[in-house]
Order: sequence, then C-alpha cells, then structure tokens
Amino acid sequence: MQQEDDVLLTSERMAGSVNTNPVVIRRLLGQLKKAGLVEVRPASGGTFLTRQPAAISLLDVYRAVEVVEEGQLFSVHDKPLPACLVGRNIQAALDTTLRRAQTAMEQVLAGVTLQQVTTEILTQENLKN
Amino acid sequence: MQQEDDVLLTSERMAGSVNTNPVVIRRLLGQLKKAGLVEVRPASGGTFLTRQPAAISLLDVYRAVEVVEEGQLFSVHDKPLPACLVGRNIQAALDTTLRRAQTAMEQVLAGVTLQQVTTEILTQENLKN
DNA sequence: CCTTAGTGTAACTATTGTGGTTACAGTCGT
DNA sequence: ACGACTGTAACCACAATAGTTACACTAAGG
Repeated sequence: MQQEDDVLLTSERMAGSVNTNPVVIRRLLGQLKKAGLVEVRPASGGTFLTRQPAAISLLDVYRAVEVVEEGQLFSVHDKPLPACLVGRNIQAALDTTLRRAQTAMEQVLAGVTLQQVTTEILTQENLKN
Repeated sequence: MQQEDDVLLTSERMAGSVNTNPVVIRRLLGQLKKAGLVEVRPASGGTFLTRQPAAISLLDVYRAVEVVEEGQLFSVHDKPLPACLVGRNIQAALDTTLRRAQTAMEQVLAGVTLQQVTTEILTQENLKN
C-alpha cells in the first residue's frame, strides 16, 4: 500500500498539481477517507490508498464523492399536487426506469479500476510519440 | 395528434398544474419545440405532440431539454497542467469509459416511451385501491 | 380588420450551490 | 515540546437557475 520511496503526498502538493486550494483537496480526501478508500496521516502528512489500485473501481470513487445521492441521478419534481392524477403518480411511475438508467451507468463505472486508468494514461502518453 | 375534445392546454394551465410560472413552462416548451417533439400554437394557444406518445422515448425528451450536453454527463477538470503526465492524459484516458457509462444510461431511457409512462401512471393509480 | 388570448423572449431579482480563501484547533512523528 | 500537516468552520465570490414582470409578436374568430 505504501510508496515510502516516493515524495510525501500532502494536500498542498496535490492542490498545486491541479491548480486549486489545499482545502478543496482535503474536503475531497475527507470523503474518500469516509468511504474507506484512502488513509490520511494527520501529522507528518501523506495520503495512501487502503487497497490496491486494481481493487478500486471508478464506481467506488464516484460513490465516495457522492456527486449525486444514492439513486438520485434524476430528481423529479418534489412538490407534486396530490389532487392531480399525474402529480401523485409520476414519481412512482418513473422511479424504476430512472433507477435502472442510473445503475446501468454505474455498472460501467464499476467495471473499470484505477489500475486500468493509470495504465491507460501511460498508453495515451506513449501514443504521442 | 390532436385532442380537440379536451380543454385547451396553455402554458398558464400547465404552470398552475405544477405550481410554477408560465414563463418557465414556455422556456421548456421552446426546447421541446426546437427538438421537434411538440407543436405550439402561438395565438389561441395550445400545445400538441407531433408524434404518438408511443413514438417518443424518454431519451428524446432528455435530449431535448439538454440537462447535460451531448457526451458531457461527466466533465473532467478543464484546466489540466500540460506539464503533468496525469494532467495531460487523464481526459483521454477516462473519455471512452465515461462515454460508455453515459450511453448505457441513455439506452435505458431510449427503451421507455411516453405511452408506457402514462399507462404506468394509471397502473400506479389503480394499485391504490 | 381588429380584437383578444396566447406565445416568445428579454431583463431583472432571489436563491442556491460550489470553489476558493482564511483561520485555527487537533494530531502526531521526531 | 516543536513543527508540519490535517480537519473543519466561516466567509466571500461567482455561476446557474427559478421565478417574475413586461412587452412585442401571432393568429383565430367575430
């Protein structure tokens, strides 16, 4: 899991690398940590994956950062009129298909690991020669 | 396509029905019209589908209202550092999988028509007895 | 042909979400 | 105990969007 030989990976370094603020990184890191994907050392810094890159899927990080809440990729009008036939039923009517749509998307993410992404990055780099 | 026997469907009626402002409805209607899904009569009002409900899929309306731009369900960091191996390749590396994820989701939407939704709404209503 | 009920759209406000920033307390190797 | 780093609250700036008002444009029907 470690990479002690490498340079220390602090939030400040990451922030500089993607051109943003360290706090933004820490916020994200906090979510990844809560999801059990990374381990963060409070004092002398450093962030590490808790599993092998091959054991982490894109769905894992997608879920971790919760771009959208569980089953809420689509959100339907929240204040339906109970007096309206459509209003009081459209939610339930759409629910299953929207759920299916979301899980279809998520299953694709589930099929790709961080390992694959990194090798893909290297492949892309080599293509440029 | 018509429903002349029914009451006239103006933006004001629709707005009242979903508890919002007529202009909001007209904006949406404008998008649906541009996508060729509905026909709107400017003067004496009224909105009509241009095709049978069975010939309109959820993907059609999803695309029409363009919740997200074509192929942009996921958007990656837009200002990558060209000096960074990851920064300059991650976009391309993720592109195909993210695209696949999005189309997987969209294909589910493509498989459901407005017709099916309306019958589902009626089914839901009947279940309540 | 002119009245009238609707649409199309611009302009503005209010609200919300989010990124960035500062500040500071908490933590732990050394 | 010191120093470097994380965790988090608080705040500002900014972009998106819903809602609203206003008004020009359109056509159906007398």
